[in-house]
Amino acid sequence: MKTVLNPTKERILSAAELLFAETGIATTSLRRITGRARVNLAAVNYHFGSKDGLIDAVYERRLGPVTDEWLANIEALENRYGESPAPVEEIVEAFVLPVARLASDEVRGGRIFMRLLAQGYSEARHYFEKLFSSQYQHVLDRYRQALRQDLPHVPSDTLCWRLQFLLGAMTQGLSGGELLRLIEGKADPKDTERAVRELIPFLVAGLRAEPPPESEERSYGLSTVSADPGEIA
Amino acid sequence: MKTVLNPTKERILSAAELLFAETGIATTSLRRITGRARVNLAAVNYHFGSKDGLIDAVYERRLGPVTDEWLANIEALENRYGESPAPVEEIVEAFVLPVARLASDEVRGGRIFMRLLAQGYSEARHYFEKLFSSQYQHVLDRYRQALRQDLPHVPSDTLCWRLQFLLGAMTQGLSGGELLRLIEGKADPKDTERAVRELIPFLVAGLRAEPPPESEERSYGLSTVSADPGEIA
DNA sequence: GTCTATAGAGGGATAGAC
DNA sequence: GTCTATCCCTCTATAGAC
Repeated sequence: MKTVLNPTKERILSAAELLFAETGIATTSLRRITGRARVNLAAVNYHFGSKDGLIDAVYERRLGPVTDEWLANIEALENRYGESPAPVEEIVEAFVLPVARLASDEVRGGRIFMRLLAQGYSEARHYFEKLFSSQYQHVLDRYRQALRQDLPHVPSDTLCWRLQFLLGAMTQGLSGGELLRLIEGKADPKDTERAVRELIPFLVAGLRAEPPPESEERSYGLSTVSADPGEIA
Repeated sequence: MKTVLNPTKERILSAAELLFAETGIATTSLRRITGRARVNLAAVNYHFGSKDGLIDAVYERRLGPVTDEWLANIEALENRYGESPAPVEEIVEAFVLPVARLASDEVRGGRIFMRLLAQGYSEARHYFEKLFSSQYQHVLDRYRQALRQDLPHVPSDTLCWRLQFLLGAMTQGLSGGELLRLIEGKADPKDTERAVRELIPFLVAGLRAEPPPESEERSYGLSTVSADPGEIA
């Protein structure tokens, strides 16, 4: 267990993760983090160099293992099925489960981190751009190609859109979000096992759906691309 | 047009919206906002009372019309179909279109605001809680009940989960997100008309999907609810 | 590796002239 | 309604003792 190796570092990381998720990154000061972690203020700069260094470390600790699992899972599928297409269900599972495992593992940060993840990219943009360009994009592409093989009736760019929908639904669904509570259901947002069980058929059906007709048989009357709104609009 | 009535207020709102979406709320200072709006620093406090007041106004300006449309649309459906169930396609359209109209309307803030919205609740939690408890929850509930009628094979709590997935997919899909760019597709994230055309069948198929079996015929081995992680974990 | 003390920058808000 | 000047606060980061 890494947790044992350097208690101070881990304490800072866990406190930071929790506070970031609860109140946002920018509004969380190093003073509050070190206070909660019961560690000296200067320790952050000693161990992580700066607040930015700490932010990177918070993300790295959780997302590193996930991308590793993603890669391992897709490779296992590729090896198992060879040239023949793997079924969509299994591909979706291979993608969702690593994230779900993270979400359900309270010891490893669990849903706290998922909330941080769902919170968006604007606060940690530089980290996400680094991550995407290095590994994420490549992994996602292999999932997309695997899906294509079992979905010959779905055009390539429709599949791109659907992948984006998938990412949105998955992140929202596994973050144990505030949203669910407000839909007034008996559903327990903390039940990750249940969330996955619901999520998989929803996503599979969405991916399998008949693609929309090419023709403009039906227009929603939404401007496609309008002029630059300008400085003030 | 409200835009004409008070130029200064509108300039501040638009500048704030843009900067909030680009770099987050907390990191955007009133100095940067007023600088971009070419308005005096003190104007914010004069017109909005405080930075919090400004944040509320930014959300209110966009979300007010959306919730109004949501309500009008669901009422139109209820009146048109009476006791017999409205088809899922129309219900989903009635829900997605108001948001899509906002996203596609550059003059009204468009995708800039959608990005702000997708960014999550943590930065503007107090505003969302106010909104949810007053109108949003009630409106969402009527959509849920309409869906139930046309989806008798879907249990009530499964539907709750699916609504959450729907919200995640919609928000992500209409935010013109950075994500799509990275999936290496020819899809243009700015094409809202296209986004909606893709989104509707995806969501409808997901909502219509056969619900997962109740029994534990298949477990993902994810802990359901574990102990409180404690202060530090 | 841990702590105290502080430098140095930037933030929100306001008083008061115009 | 708009502007300048300024108060007072909190923040990150670091220097230097232990």
